[in-house]
Amino acid sequence: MAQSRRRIPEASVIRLPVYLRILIEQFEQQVDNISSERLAELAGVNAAKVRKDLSYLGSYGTRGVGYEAEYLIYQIRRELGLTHDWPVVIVGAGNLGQALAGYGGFSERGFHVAGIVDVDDNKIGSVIAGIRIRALDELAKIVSGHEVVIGVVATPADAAQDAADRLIAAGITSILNFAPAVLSVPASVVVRKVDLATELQVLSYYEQRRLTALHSVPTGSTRGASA
Amino acid sequence: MAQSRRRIPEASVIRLPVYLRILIEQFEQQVDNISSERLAELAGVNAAKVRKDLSYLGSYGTRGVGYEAEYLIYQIRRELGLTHDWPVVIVGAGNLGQALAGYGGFSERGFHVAGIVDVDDNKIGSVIAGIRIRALDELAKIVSGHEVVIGVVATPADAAQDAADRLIAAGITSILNFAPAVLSVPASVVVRKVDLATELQVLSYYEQRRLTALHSVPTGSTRGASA
DNA sequence: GATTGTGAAAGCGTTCACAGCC
DNA sequence: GGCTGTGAACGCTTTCACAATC
Repeated sequence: MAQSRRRIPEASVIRLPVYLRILIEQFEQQVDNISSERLAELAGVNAAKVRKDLSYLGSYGTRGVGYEAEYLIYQIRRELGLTHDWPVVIVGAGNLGQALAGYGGFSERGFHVAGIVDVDDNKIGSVIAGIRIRALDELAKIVSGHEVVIGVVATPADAAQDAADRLIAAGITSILNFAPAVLSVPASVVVRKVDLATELQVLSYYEQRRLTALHSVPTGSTRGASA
Repeated sequence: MAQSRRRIPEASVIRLPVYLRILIEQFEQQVDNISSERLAELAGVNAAKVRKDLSYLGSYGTRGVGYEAEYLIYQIRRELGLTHDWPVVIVGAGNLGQALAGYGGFSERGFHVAGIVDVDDNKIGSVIAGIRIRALDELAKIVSGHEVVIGVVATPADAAQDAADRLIAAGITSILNFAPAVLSVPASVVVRKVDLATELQVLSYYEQRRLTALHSVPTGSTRGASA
């Protein structure tokens, strides 16, 4: 009965892109129908979780049969807002910003880089993956010109808050933050953080425990751990 | 009373690196003592959470006063296993692998790149950020030679499982996976996943909702959202 | 017979609120 | 008086288990 306009719990939202990727892969391999059991196996989670997650979208499975891959792909895409391409703008054309600008995985999955800006005059004008690095001042122009709502912060930590402030002033409402800094933003702006060093530090914790510990490691499954 | 050898809940482990970074920053700015209230403000979380998280390390605060920054830095470092530098090996020298190899944030926070390998003969031999790209075959040699236990998968999705298998065969026990693929690994290996496109897709969901929705966005705080 | 969809139970993580200590 | 440390309450997430349906 869970109808589509109901809010989906955040924990489920995070898994939907995983299911989507797997379903697309399976569909490309001529798999038309898939059970929660099989999808769970491929996603490295348990089948009840898959069913509950998918039930938030609506009742799109068939009892005794499973889920039709193509239809489910469409429904997940619709729910995630992936029926159209989203332009994103990147602030910071260092190592990471440039890698993100050139990262094929974005365009493959519904995003394209509308622009990348940097403060450094030496970088401005260079072209990476067909995109010219522009001045920080041009940010507002790029955002309004392409109707961008998602911004990526790929600056050093000490420039991150300023980058966020400028993005928000330009009209951005969602931010993906790669800088190792906590951003202070209005409640209406959604921020997600990806901190590469933090991820390694978490692994370091478990390695550290392994050395001292009598207890075993926390991830019980034989499949890949979550993130 | 929570003594240091007790297992720390994963949710807390993930926040410790954030506290650590803030404490280091504050200490560098001559702040010797910090309250849970202030630390919470800087970390974008609530003060009770900070106190509970820190209580898993032991009782290192002083009632009526707060936490001594320097001592707490030491305790968090010790708990996270950051009292020494960790070598990491990167598989995949594409856009992302190269950016990671050159990323200053790693060395700043306790990690150094012991090696980077790729299958592509055209890439092998090139030097990025002072590190020479080596052949995939040399992986085992690098891992045993430098006693590496942490591996980074920065390959395309279809090469990720093979990369993981090779890392594990070489003796790696922790993997940071940037490929958009679920890795199948033995239960003794810890995997953390960073999926860049997934993060954008989650933002897309909230933007999508904003358009249709009557309800407001989920992250209530005026500070940066979690990740 | 197989598999979904979902209430109910169990398990975690967060927040409250206050006793305990400086 | 101020701030930590933590039991208890609350809320969210996962898992179980089975009725409903094909």
